[in-house]
Amino acid sequence: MNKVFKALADPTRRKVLELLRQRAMTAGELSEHFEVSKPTMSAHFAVLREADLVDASKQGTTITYRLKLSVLEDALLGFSQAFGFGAAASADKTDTPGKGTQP
Amino acid sequence: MNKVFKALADPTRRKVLELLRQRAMTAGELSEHFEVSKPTMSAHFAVLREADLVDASKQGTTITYRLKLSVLEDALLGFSQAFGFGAAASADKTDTPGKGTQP
DNA sequence: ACCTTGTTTCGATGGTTAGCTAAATAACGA
DNA sequence: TCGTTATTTAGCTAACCATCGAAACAAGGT
Repeated sequence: MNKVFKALADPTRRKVLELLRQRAMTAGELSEHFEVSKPTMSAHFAVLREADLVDASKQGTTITYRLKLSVLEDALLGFSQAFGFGAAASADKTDTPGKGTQP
Repeated sequence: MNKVFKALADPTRRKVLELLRQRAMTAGELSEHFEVSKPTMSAHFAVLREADLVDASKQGTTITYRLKLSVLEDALLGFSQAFGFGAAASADKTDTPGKGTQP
């Protein structure tokens, strides 16, 4: 959970998550949205993977990244709740059927 | 708003905010909850001040820190909303009547 | 087999951050 | 004015992080 906040601390990574929120994208596709080198992007992806915020699935030569809403939800909402501002959890996890921070 | 997330990336600072949520506390009082030196705590306070997450008021020799809920709320809820999970904003900002990320 | 494209690893570099000790500042009481 | 207490500033070190260019590693298409 600390890793989630660490991951969120970087604007680039936050933007990646926002892009991923709309639809799953490949690493290369995501990279086009930023003016940093591929290796740098790769490093950002690694951080997001480490924080379990995204799910990477390789098909052929490309790797598709997918947002794991449930994890982001848990961290953000959990924290929000600790501060009183309710947080009406209602993420429609249509593509995370298993739910929950998987072990 | 980036500063808020940067500030939130550190566990010590998050804990400070949680402590401050219950009641305003002096710098020394807060320091007692952690096993780091006073100067280190002071640096953390500076980061929180920079992010506008806390309000410092000096009375005599002591400085009382107070959580600025509205700023935390804006950042967290704003971000949450961008991801769909609603976020029912309802922080009782009894001591921040002005509200909103002050200009 | 041989390119081509997408992605990651390697090694280096500059900037940022958390932590420390020791010293400075500020306000109060005697 | 002289201590005492609370907090911050100064100066430092060590660790970390973002970034890069270049090279290595797939997987497919030709």
